[in-house]
Amino acid sequence: MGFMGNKKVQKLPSIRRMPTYLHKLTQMRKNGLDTVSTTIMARYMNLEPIVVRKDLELTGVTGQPGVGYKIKDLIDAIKSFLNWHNTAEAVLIGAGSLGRALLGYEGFEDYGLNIIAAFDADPSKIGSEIHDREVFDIIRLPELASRLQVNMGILCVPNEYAQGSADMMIEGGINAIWNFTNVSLDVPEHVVVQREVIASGLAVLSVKLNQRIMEE
Amino acid sequence: MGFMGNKKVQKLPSIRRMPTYLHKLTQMRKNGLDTVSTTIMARYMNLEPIVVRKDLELTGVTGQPGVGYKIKDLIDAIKSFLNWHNTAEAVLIGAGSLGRALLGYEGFEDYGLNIIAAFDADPSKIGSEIHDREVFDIIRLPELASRLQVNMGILCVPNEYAQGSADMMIEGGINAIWNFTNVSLDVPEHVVVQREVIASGLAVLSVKLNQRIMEE
DNA sequence: AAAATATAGATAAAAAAATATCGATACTCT
DNA sequence: AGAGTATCGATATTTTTTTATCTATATTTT
Ligand SMILES: NC(=O)c1ccc[n+]([C@@H]2O[C@H](COP(=O)([O-])OP(=O)(O)OC[C@H]3O[C@@H](n4cnc5c(N)ncnc54)[C@H](O)[C@@H]3O)[C@@H](O)[C@H]2O)c1
Ligand SMILES: NC(=O)c1ccc[n+]([C@@H]2O[C@H](COP(=O)([O-])OP(=O)(O)OC[C@H]3O[C@@H](n4cnc5c(N)ncnc54)[C@H](O)[C@@H]3O)[C@@H](O)[C@H]2O)c1
Repeated sequence: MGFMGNKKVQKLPSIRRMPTYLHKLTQMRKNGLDTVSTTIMARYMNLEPIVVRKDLELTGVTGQPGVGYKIKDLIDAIKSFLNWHNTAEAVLIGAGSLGRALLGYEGFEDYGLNIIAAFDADPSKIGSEIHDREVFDIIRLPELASRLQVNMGILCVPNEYAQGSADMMIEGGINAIWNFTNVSLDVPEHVVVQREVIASGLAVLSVKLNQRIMEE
Repeated sequence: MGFMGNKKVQKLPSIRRMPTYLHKLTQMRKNGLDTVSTTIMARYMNLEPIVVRKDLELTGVTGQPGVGYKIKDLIDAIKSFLNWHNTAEAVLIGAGSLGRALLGYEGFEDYGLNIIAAFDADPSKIGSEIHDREVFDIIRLPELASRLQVNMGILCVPNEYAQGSADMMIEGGINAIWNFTNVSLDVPEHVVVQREVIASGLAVLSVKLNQRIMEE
């Protein structure tokens, strides 16, 4: 029964690896390569080849026994699997230090994400431009989000304003929230949320380190 | 047989949830609460209570049937499970936009992480202070890391310098690398690496959104 | 041409994670 | 005091994920 926040997504670990495959494959294509084997991909990512094969199977692409996969096919298949063939437009809320970093991240281009505007509450930021994107007054979020037909919002405000900002996004018709705050948002059924908990990685690293030390 | 990068860590999903438990519990304690049930934690995190119970079991803490857990016990147990009772010191390499954000993140205090210095190659940054931490010349990394006895490094340099910087860290005795670049690092057996792929979250969000749309 | 090697795909097995069930304990409300 | 409800812990079950094995196909080497 439970409290049914977001519906469950399967193959999470595989999905999370897709961007790295995409990145490496894009690089390889730039270097003039045409085909690639799971062995090579696996070595690059410190995985077992069988893992890579299973992941790629998910995208529906098929390789050639004895040879490998066509890099171009893979890139297309992964993008289509992730729905990244059409660029998604997003707005960013909270142009603070994290928000600023995300606005300046060129990596997003490869991932079909285009941040078209930022919103903030700080008068000294409103009206300015950060990495070529205008910073609007947060009050205008519902109006502009709705007018621009954006459906993704990137949330980088201080924790105490997270829920309020999320509500405004939803009011403006946004239905996908990429949440970098420490708050578990309360949203209606039709809105999907992905929360990024940076400390999770630190937790994993700590445990790995401790384990390494223990066994020596 | 494979290429044995880092040894496998078990209960990854549980470990990743720990920091969020910790954060919420710390908040609750500040609000004067003494006990908590898995039902409450689960509702906060959009999980099933049974998931929370299993996660907490991992820390060795035991609750009281009919009542719940002592918040203080839980906090201690989680910190000890993650090895976060003793603050870990770390250096940050690459004081660019992401590095700057991480240097300014107060959340790390709660997670037992203390970034004691930054390193960069840009002469205009070297010698300056960012959020009270001095920025040193990258050339001094091996020497200083070794002298300061740091064993964690946070890597935020541009991709093309990632491997080189990692090598310098290792030369300075660092054996845990938190890697925010897009590069899969090549490191000796005794070094553990945790790579943070920000686009992974975006991939998950995209798939969630697509799934939600499909089923309507 | 034959042998050795590398590869994907299909299927099977093993391991891990998530979920369910149930009994015992404590609290709440009448 | 008793009924109803919430809770944890132990155990069992189900589902999902990871890993292995085996076969057919292509490439490379001899
Ligand atoms: N800095 C990091 O490295 C980091 C890492 C992980 C998570 N986070 C999380 O990201 C969030 C932001 O962190 P930060 O370090 O960038 O903080 P910050 O203080 O640098 O930036 C917050 C920004 O939000 C703006 N803001 C405040 N109230 C607002 C409102 N009501 N509407 C719109 N904008 C508003 C502020 O003016 C500021 O520009 C926090 O929840 C933090 O926990 C930060
Ligand atoms: N900006 C983001 O939001 C973001 C998100 C995810 C990942 N990343 C990754 O983080 C890394 C850094 O990104 P960024 O946006 O902060 O870039 P940036 O260009 O803002 O910062 C890079 C910093 O590294 C310094 N540097 C360059 N060469 C160096 C060297 N050899 N030794 C030490 N320092 C050196 C530069 O002077 C600069 O200060 C990249 O790999 C990027 O892909 C960034």
